[in-house]
Amino acid sequence: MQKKEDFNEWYNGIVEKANLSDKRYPVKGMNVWTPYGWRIMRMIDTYIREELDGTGHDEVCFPLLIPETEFKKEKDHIKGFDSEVFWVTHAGENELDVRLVVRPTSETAMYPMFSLWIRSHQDLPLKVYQIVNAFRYETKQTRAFIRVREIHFFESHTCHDSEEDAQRQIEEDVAILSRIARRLCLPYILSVRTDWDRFPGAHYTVGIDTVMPNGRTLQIGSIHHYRTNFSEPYGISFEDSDGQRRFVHQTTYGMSERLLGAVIGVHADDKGLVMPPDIASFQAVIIPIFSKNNAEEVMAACAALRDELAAEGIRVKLDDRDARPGSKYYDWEIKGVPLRLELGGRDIENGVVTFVRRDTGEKGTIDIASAAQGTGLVLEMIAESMLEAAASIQGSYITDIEDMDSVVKERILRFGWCGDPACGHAFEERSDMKILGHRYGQAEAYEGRCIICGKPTGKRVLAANAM
RNA sequence: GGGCCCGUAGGGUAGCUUGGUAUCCUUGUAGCUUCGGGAGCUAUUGACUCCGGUUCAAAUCCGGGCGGGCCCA
Repeated sequence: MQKKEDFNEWYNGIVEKANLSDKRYPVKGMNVWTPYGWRIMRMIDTYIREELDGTGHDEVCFPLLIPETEFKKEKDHIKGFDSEVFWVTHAGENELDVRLVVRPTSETAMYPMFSLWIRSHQDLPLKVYQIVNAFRYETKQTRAFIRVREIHFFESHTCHDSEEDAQRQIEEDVAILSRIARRLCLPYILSVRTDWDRFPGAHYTVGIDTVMPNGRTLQIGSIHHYRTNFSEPYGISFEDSDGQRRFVHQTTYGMSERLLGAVIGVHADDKGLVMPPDIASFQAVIIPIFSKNNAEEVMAACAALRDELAAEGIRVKLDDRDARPGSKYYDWEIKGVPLRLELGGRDIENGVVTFVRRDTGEKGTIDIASAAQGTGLVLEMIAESMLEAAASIQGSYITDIEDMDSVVKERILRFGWCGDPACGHAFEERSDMKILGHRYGQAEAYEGRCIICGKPTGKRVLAANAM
């Protein structure tokens, strides 16, 4: 299983061997979350909840089904999703008068309710989110966590009394992202999408991309500013302090199980998964090493070590299966446990525990007297170097080019663009790549020429092959 | 929407052309033995996607359903 040679095969192999998901469920693109995969996803969800709750969002849960009449109120939105929604057309024996859409996302489910909930500026800002599954009828090749038809995701939806306040929300979303991504040890690129690549109905869209080892980018989330594009058709208005009725400005923010797909793609290696310590369901695994007559002694020491680490909040597993140590090493390497702790007679004599880092393979010892502290320290080092390594790989993919002859595939290209859609489309067609957009939130001084028409421009964009 | 291919234990496969006892690896279970990088031995569980047809006899041939994959629009 070689990561560099065939990303697709490698990725599928990792998902299967680490047992993150069972793809044998008989509907294309709908996979079963197995215990190990679900534990990790729940861990990610925990951080998402922590972040959103901590920034004044309230968790809600809206119905899965949306009446066709509501779904069709915002015309760009419906156009964008029309070809990929599932419909409920029958109930029992009867055909439904009003067909129901299975949510591909929840704007059209939430907004009719928002219009009831919001009356005055005192109800604003309204900040809610939910962690649910959404359904999209993907026609392309599906892939575990990366392209699925049933998507586990979070979506936050906010309403504000002004465009500026909505913009502040987007800044907050970016800050939330930076904290979540740090836990996943994921580098990412924020870019403002082109007009033709905006979310259907959005005023503008910020795409969150990360680079996969095959040089293609994977969009792991997006943040949208809707202005009043939805609040007008859905009648979400409020009475301002001056007695005027105004439409709310809205934003949304969403990320999905693709976060897990990205963690696999970015960090896993030819031996299996490599889990970032913060989301590993086990951060450390203890392997007892027996020799002739010391089984009881070694096992007792292992159990004591486990209890000590667990008491310090480290998620630890004592592998007491009746198997050879070597085969346990392989098992936990596939599972991506960040830190392996070996404890045998020799270690006990020396008052240490032997550790092996999953990310680098580096071996060492931790003083048994301060085992919890030492373990915590090594875990921190692992997280740090995982993020550093990934960021440096991502950085190495960014390539500046001046003209179309220098276009290289499987890279992130950076070049000048005058902003004219005609030039943008021309670039995409001739390079067979996608313009990600210009960097969000980084005012960069750039003076160059449009790669297509050659006009001087101060705008620089990124382009890549998307997954 | 059009075309092509595929479906055999939990996973990976052989057998299908030319109809007759279903192969091998892995996994699971039990025991003995072993334990600092996938141990060994013994015993054992487990499958032809479904429905119909042809036939003395179907995993194999034919038709249809269901499921999966690929290509084109």
